[in-house]
Amino acid sequence: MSSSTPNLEAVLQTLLAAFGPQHWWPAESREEMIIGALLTQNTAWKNVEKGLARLRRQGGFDFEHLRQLPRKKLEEAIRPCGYFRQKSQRLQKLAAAILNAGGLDELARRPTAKLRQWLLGLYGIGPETADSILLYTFGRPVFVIDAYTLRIARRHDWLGEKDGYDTAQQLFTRGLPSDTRLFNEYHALLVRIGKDFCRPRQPDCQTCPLAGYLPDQIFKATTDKDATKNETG
DNA sequence: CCCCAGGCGTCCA
DNA sequence: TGGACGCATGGG
Repeated sequence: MSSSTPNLEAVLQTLLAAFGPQHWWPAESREEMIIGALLTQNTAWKNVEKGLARLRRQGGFDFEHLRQLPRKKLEEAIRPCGYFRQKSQRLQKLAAAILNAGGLDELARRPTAKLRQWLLGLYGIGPETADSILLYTFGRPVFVIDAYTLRIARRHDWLGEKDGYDTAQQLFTRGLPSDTRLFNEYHALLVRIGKDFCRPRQPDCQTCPLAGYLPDQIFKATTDKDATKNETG
């Protein structure tokens, strides 16, 4: 509820000093990036890579190929990604929708807000997947919010516990210059923090590069002896 | 054995 | 309208 405004520029400099640029380009083609954005829903990227490799062997990422590929073949290819029945259906609907809209080049002519609304209207595309596609495939300056970002922001009291996707996105969008490369880098760096330090169960605030941005009382809570159940401090 | 991973749609009070 | 719940494989 009581959230404090962070200096997000300073946070970025700290992250860059700690980790360096992540150079996070998730795939080699626009098609592969879009498919990856969908496959990674609630799924480790490691498993997504397996699925993408198998899909490449099944004939590649061309949307026309994807649309006409028998459902069972697609399911088999993306099985390692989990939720493969849902995701195969979502992928084929997405491929069909993109083809029907005239392809990626045609879609790229739309302004960001319109494109986002169009993506959100597709089955199985929520805010994170839509924004990932906007950022990585279409190069739009859209800040992607994910589970890591929400967890980090809530624990640092930049957001309240009940704040969700839109509030988090406003926080980062208002606190930073609107720049595609910057948003890409920032997102990657936050993922790094979320994986290595700001873990769900036992956050490692002592050695976390962002420790200096943690409110005192929360830092104390996370360094407590009996710190097995520190969700937020 | 457990928990977790770069969500989303559905259902029900 | 919002809080559970199902979806599913792979790794620590």
